[in-house]
Amino acid sequence: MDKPKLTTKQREVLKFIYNAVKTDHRPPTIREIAAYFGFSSTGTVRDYLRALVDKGYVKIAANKSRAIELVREALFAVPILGRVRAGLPSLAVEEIEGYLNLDSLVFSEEDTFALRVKGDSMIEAGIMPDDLVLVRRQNAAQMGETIVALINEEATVKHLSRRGNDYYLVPANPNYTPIKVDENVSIVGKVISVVRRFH
Amino acid sequence: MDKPKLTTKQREVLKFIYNAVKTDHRPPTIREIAAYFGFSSTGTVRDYLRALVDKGYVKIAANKSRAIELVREALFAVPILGRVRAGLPSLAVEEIEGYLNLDSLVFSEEDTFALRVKGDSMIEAGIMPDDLVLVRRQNAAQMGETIVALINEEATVKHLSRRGNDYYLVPANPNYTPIKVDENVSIVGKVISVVRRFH
DNA sequence: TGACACCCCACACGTCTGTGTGGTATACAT
DNA sequence: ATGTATACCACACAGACGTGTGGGGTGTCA
Repeated sequence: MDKPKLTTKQREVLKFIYNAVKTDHRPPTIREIAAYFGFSSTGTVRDYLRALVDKGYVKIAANKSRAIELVREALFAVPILGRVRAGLPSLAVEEIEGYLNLDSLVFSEEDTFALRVKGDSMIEAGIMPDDLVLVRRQNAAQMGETIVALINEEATVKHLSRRGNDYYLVPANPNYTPIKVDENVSIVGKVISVVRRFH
Repeated sequence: MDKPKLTTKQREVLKFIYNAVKTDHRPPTIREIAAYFGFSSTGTVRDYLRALVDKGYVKIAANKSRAIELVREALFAVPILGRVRAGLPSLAVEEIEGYLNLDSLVFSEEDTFALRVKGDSMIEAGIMPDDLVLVRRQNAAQMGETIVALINEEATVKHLSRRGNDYYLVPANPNYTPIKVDENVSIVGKVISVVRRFH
């Protein structure tokens, strides 16, 4: 999967496109490229683009404005590395396990909010005090899910569990006891993510 | 901290723009938006865009094609609730503690990547197996910080600690012992966040 | 010597594109 | 009753834009 080498000039053009996408959040037009390099003809740029397409560095959709697409992954994501190797100036592609896409998590769901965790009742589930849990608002949940429930107007994070005909809010901490779900308890939403930030 | 609310339709338009950027790697034209929604007039789309601009969700550069730019801070901020009250169909403003900006988490730093956690050596710090840690690449760290280090080409998450003149990689699990930092150990970066997703 | 990649230019065609100017209608708060 | 926001429409215009067709030159490899 080795890509053919670029000439210096071709690399400069590619670099300009890359920078344009990065700063403007949209690909440049042919004439914008020509203006930058001082080319007086759009044909010159087209020749460069053809070379870049042929060598597999960009894709171009026909008859559309700003249709240059850089062949690379996810503008909106950070790479997830399976392993890390020493002395790497940049990320090696084969080490990338996938992409972490936080935005889709939030944007697709309108009714999402974050709740700051108080107390250590879920500490064995890796949910620590002051963590933020992302909650998708819904009033039902399935067994085993981590949920946010209201107990007498107080929000709490727990596992939802069932014993016989009864439902319980189960903490992940042996110092606390499960709480039986009754009319004073209502489900606010499901925990879809835990986020902790270090400073 | 103001984030004017969008109407349902406006949100749909915003969503379409977002998806277009994500899939095509370039913003849509006005007519592409019109075609998607079945609008027969470009003026209709322009009205929507004006509303989105006024409310701070997008920016538009004048007289340029595909010049819609998504304002990420507005898109990806979810409210952080201090407490939750029962029977709320919508969120009461006075309960909002702030905004969690997932976007800044990922995009503020150039050299950031995610690493999937293997093993339970940091379990008492709330870092569980299969969690993702967001790592800012740097080759130095301060005492007490959670870091990613390379031990003989193997990446590991630990606390950095000092005892006398020696530095140690300290696990948060009594079943593991601290590792002395020597020439086989190098610091890859600092853990700036922990993210766990539920399904 | 010929083929080919590279590096440029001029100019034209037709469509794409943002913008401008007008309009209709409903809902809602002042 | 008036203004403002929302949610559409029709039509036009000028410049932006990708593309096509033609040309020039240099260097390299076989």
